[in-house]
Amino acid sequence: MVYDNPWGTFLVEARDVLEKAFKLAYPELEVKIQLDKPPSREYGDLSCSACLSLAKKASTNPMEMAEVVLKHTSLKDSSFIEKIVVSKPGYLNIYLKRSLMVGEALKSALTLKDEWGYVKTDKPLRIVIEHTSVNPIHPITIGHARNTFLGDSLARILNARGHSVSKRFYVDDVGGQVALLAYAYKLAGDAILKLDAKPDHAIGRVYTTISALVEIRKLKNRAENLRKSGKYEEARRVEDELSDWIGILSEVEKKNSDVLQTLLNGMKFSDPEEEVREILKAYELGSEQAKQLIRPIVEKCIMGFKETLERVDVSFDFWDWESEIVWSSIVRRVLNRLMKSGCVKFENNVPEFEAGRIAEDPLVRRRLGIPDGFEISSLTLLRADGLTLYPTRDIAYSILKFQNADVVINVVGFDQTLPQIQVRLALYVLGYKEQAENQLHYSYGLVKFPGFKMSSRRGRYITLDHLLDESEARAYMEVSKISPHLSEDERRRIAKSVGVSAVKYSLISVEPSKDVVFDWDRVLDFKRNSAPFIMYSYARAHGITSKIGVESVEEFDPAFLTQPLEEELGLNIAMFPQVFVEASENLSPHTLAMYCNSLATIFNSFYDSHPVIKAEKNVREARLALVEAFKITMRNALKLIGITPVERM
RNA sequence: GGGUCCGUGGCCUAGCUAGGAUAAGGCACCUGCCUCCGGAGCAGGUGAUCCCGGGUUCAAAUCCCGGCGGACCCGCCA
Repeated sequence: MVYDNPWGTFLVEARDVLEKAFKLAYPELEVKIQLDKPPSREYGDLSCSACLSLAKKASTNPMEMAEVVLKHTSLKDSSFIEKIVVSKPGYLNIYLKRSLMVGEALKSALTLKDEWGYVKTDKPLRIVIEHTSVNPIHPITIGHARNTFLGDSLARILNARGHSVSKRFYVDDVGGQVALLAYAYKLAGDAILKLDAKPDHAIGRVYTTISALVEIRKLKNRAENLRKSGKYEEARRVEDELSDWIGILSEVEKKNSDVLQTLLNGMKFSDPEEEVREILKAYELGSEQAKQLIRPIVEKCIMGFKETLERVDVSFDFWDWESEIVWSSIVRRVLNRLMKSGCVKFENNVPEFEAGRIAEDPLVRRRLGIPDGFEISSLTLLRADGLTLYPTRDIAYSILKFQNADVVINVVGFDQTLPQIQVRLALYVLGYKEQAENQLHYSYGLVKFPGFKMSSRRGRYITLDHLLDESEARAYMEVSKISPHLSEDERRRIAKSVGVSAVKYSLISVEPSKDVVFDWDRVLDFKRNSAPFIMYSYARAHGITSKIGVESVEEFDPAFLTQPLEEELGLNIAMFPQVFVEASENLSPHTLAMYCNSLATIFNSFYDSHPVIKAEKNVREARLALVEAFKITMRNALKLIGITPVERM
């Protein structure tokens, strides 16, 4: 028989048996059966502590209660339960028919192959995942990379679960940052791109340069004025900031001196801040001239993104341009309807959405998943000059994302918690109540660099490309050391795969809510608990199957797998579908990363102590089946976190 | 000032949603293991007031309250 989730079947059987037994023994009690993993195998494979908490209600003691429940159990409808035993303070310990489980799991894995473990949901949904959405003014950095890998992994997981997933990238081409970049482009033209092979890297550098130039100019004036009016203390603070920016500029100058001159010359003839404002306004109003200035430079930056994303095997179904949303009438419609909702007040002649007022209703909070004490401030919807603001456009975008979706998952950093809540509240007020409930903020802690705060304006960041380069170089060294017999080409190919995987794994394997302090040594540590370690176990397994030939897996008798490590490996393979189900329900890629690591660890132990090729025929066939099932399981599990194992490394 | 999140051996991390039996891994350190399917490995060892204090409970790393420390948010920036 082929099981799509053997361990899950065992869980259901155990729960059924105990539920029925409790009902027979204590019909008056409401019992919710929870099954745990016992601390060691001597206590069986599952344990139930219900008697410990219920004994008092049944006016008995836990031991006695467990004995009574045990007497009422019947195993006739279950195939995987070996026995149930009462132990110490009152546990019911369930023992699995281990070798049956191992045999069924191996057969199922070998039969289902690429589909093994991907248990389908009975409620398929249309799910939009918006992730990455890096502003097109600088390259993708290691800070964004966590977003990219988490989002991509979520998409892979939900897709494997049977949902219809679409991945969207929000191109934030409206706003001051892009306008500032466009201003530099206006002054220096295509020269800003010729500096570097990759357009996004060149653009990032120019963005820092123009930011510094404009900032320095502004701060100089301010400091002068402060000194003139005798505010020396304040002037000194401004001057400190000024010298900070001058430092940044001199850093950039080394690589950008010709462009810097052009920009400086251009700035003499105009007021930069005024020019930037003009560009911003013109673009939002849809002026052809502004489009011709902004679109090409943003497109170039996105080309750079796509190159990086291709490198890490991440793709998108839609690239949504923010400007398209502004130029369509959605934003205006949203504004008009919000105004009529009674939740907008005017402060200094500017409309503000009083998000906090709606959130006073505890019911609304519960529906939208807003913590009770969360303080929600108002949201300014328009600037005094009538131009839209980012959150306003984001509300409109949210509506757009729901056009063909039941659920929208926004992969957005923890620092955006408040605006994400404000958007949901706006949806609610606008009458999109269900959508407001089904818009999820998938939050994750920021990636920080020890020593300084990463800042894209200040050019203080590490690009994902750079990190990948380092990782690939490291991987290349390792491959060359261990497999010098492989061709140069193949070693390059392997290094690329291993290098990218190492970076992905290190960013995915940490629970999302935790901050990550970036550490070169840790990301490039290829020992245990890393992608290279996991991939290495796969390559070893492949070494065995390729030497024997996979065809011979057809016939095997799991009864020959009698060693504890064989059983352990088999059981862990059997658990994969259940691990997948839980990871997909909890949106938890890191659980899968941890699973891959422990599966690899167990395989390595097995590998070390139980030879396959040299074993006697029956044992060899059974072990070969185990190894092949391991490979299938590992491949399928790794795929969910965006990693493809290599056969040699 | 208010709020949100995080706080687990020297360092990094899992476990917390759904409270249960000796708190699980990695790095570092120490001891063994390559005539044996690939040593990016394996076997073992040293090392923990689970931030602190209360509370709930037969039972708390896990739930509640109050502190402390760190990060972040509270913009006519995005």
